[in-house]
Amino acid sequence: MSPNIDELARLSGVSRATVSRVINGGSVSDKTRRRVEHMLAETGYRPNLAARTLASGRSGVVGVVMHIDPHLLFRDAYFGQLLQGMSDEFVDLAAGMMLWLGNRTKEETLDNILSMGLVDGVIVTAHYREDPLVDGLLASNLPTVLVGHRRHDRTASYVDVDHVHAADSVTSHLVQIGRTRIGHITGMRGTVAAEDRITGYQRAMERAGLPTDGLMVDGDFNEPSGVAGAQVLLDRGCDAIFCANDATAMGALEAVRARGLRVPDDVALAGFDDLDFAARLDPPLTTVRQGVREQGAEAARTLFQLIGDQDGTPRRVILPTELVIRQSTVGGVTRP
Amino acid sequence: MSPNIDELARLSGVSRATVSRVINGGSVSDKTRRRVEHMLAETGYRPNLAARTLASGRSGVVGVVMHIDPHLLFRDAYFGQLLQGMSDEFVDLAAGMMLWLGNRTKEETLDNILSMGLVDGVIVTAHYREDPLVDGLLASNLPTVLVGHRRHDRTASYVDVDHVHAADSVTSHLVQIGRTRIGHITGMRGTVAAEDRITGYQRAMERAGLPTDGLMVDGDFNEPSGVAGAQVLLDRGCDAIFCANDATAMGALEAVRARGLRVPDDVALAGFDDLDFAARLDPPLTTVRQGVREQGAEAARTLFQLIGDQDGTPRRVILPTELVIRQSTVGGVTRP
DNA sequence: GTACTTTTTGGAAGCGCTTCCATTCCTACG
DNA sequence: CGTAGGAATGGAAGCGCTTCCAAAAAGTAC
Repeated sequence: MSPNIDELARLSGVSRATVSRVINGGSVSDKTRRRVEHMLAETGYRPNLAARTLASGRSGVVGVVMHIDPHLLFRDAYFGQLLQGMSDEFVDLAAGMMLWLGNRTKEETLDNILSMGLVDGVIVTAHYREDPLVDGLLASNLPTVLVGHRRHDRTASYVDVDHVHAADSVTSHLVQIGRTRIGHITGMRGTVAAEDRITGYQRAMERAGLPTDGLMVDGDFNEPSGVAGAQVLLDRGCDAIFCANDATAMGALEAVRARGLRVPDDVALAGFDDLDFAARLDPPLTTVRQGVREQGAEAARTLFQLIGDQDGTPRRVILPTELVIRQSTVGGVTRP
Repeated sequence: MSPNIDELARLSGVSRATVSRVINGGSVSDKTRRRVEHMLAETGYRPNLAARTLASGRSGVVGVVMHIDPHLLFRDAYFGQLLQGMSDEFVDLAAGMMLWLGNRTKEETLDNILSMGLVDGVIVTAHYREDPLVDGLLASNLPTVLVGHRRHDRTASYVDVDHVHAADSVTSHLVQIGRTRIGHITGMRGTVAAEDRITGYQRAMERAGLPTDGLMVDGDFNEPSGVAGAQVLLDRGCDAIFCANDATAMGALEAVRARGLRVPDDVALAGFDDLDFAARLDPPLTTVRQGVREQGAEAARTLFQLIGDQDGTPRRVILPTELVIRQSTVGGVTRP
């Protein structure tokens, strides 16, 4: 099918080594380079990836691992956007992307990835505090970037946001608008995001001198847990609920409505993520914007730096978040 | 790091060729096989993918191409589930999965895939009637399976459902429960699914002797288009709306509620897909179940058959759909 | 024009595996 | 017991590329 490098060398009247240098940016005289490049274009030559991987030890292919419960994985847009952010950036970086989802035990997935032995590095979602897959990847000498941040990964590279700070700022906002019984529907316990957002919530409440006893209900980042959680919190007389993410807030909104209560007059509602639908809820949802696509893109860039560096210095990136105030907390204000 | 095959041959006291036969299932005596397998386990040997790809011409890696507008891609769970179905099956088939999303022009994506030259075959979502990416893949000699079905792809392999039949059956159901002004909010025009569902709708309406003039509104498979479409159709006095998918139906439900109308008493509502949330809407949504995960898995299996076959006979698979009747059309009936 | 540097080029050795082909080893049969 | 025929094995030739090293060419300074 496609000609090989020897054929190209023959056609351009140079050696195979010179063709390789033209392709990979070695030092070649301008005249020769032009001649070879012309032939390259002429023939539509495509280097064989397997061969260059074998010879060079680098494949130009990276892995993305999202080992998440299948029922949670693409339920809201979070993981999809993360994936898109990475994919966009990898295309810019001229890298191929392999994907592993959570269809096996973490040990098997780990073994799959390592025995495939093809990828130059991986990005792995590290949402749980304990995760043998993440541990195994970090222990291998494969360049690895975490999306999410486990406090004990001292030597790991990661991209994350400051969940504590962000949760603190939403909660403080609820305090500022005069609410005093502010509940929290948590995310999936055991995940760093859930625990850190709890910490942020508690910190803000404590600073405001408000109680949190009985005002925290466990959720799982999904809509049904928002419905259930809100029912409990409404029974306990909450006048505001901070939900661990937007999907949960959507559920809570349903529950509040079902009781004939008004948002935000009777109950103020806030979420986390600022996914597309948050702005389109009725009323539009106050939430924390964490650029999910941007996190994906940043993880991709970080991975490439890691692969490029031979020293392997860990790189940590904390991306900014932004409190987005909408009518679910500040009803009177209509936007221009 | 990992030992290579020569090292293994040395350790097992056989030739490199024999080790290769043990790994790839050539004919080896039981005694030798046991000895080598023992050594394999002992050393945790992992064959180098690049080397075996180069030598054998097969990589064990397949591609998945979802070249979809980023705003539509993971907005509802459809593509995620499709991906999960494929991923699950590929893991069973011991294949790696590369993924290309729609971040470039279709021509660039096509070029990326072909110049990567790594994959043994690809699955590509073929939703649009015209698609240069699909055309290019089919024209290359890379084994290709379409998810979705374009009538003019006479020689292509694909996996799809019978959209016409399914849409006909939902519409007929709305007729049977006595509705006479049945509207349809279409999917994204230009996609096969949208056009075929329109055909099914029209066919059923015609058979029932009901008019469709002014009862069809263009949508795009997304919630907002459901809201907008329903507003138009309600103005035109519809007593039932068949929405091109569940997300659209969710939007329509919002619009109906916003007018203070009851579902299904005033307006019956039906969707298509049976995504997870359909059963959890209030009222639960009548829809067409097309096992999306199963479609993905079937596409994966079909691709493997195609790769295995040298003759390349096209394989076409039409998967069954099922009409799922819930309270959004038959309100009185409560399920046991 | 010569001697010395620097740049450019070609030759050749792998990278780690599969697979063809020839050889060796069995087994069974005449 | 000898031999044919089949199964098991080893040798060796690639697969298509990168990269080291040495040789050749082209500059540079005197």
